[in-house]
Amino acid sequence: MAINKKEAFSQEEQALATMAKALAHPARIAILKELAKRNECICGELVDVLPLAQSTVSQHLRELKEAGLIAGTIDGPKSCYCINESAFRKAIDSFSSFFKEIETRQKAAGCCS
Amino acid sequence: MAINKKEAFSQEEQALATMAKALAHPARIAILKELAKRNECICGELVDVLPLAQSTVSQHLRELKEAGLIAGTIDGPKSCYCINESAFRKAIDSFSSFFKEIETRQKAAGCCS
DNA sequence: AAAGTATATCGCAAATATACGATTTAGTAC
DNA sequence: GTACTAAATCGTATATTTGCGATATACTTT
Repeated sequence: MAINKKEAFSQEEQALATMAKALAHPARIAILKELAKRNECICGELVDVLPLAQSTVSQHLRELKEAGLIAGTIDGPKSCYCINESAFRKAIDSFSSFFKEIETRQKAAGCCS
Repeated sequence: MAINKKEAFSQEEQALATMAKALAHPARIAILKELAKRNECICGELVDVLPLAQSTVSQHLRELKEAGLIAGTIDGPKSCYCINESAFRKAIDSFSSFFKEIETRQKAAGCCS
């Protein structure tokens, strides 16, 4: 049991769920905010700001990177991370159209809310 | 180790992460869409639509309910679920302001994207 | 080359999520 | 009452996430 059934859903649903998952931890929300604030950032400064160990921050960064929301380049002995604007915008669009779909269809009266 | 450090982040960040988590599975996305479409729904019909066992669907419904995104009332031997409009709208607002915060601060040129 | 610095990866432990079948609960119909 | 139906919960297996320390990698400085 517990085989992943995610493939059984539509590409759109999977993509949205993946983006949501990337945002599903406060540390990653905080990282994105911090990256946006500085618009140029290294992991070390994030470690100072976040209440997590260096290795844990690095892991969260990797997850954001795998989701495509941030881009990282090696910059000497440091790394430079920033928000991947185009991917982020796409994610926002996905969320927006999902929210819109829910809201417009929801116009008729509900049964129990 | 692996103690939950989520409390170490701001309420806002935690709340957004919680909502994101609720949306972090395609089954739950699909459930929300289906509920919005019908605007009145019982678990059984969802089981027919989704490629999951009844108990699994019930579990996903509970997660959505715990996140506050849907409301459920007992309706005879069946249950009636629908989207919790006000909570959903709040969630949308949280996402929107987060996205806006990222985008506006991101205005300056990036370093590596 | 050697030492230092910054980040990534490894290895592990614990927590949480995912999924199902089996069972329980709760109401309806007979 | 008993039988039926629908949904929730329980128990369990497996997968994934979270977190840390330790180690490895990679570049810089001396």
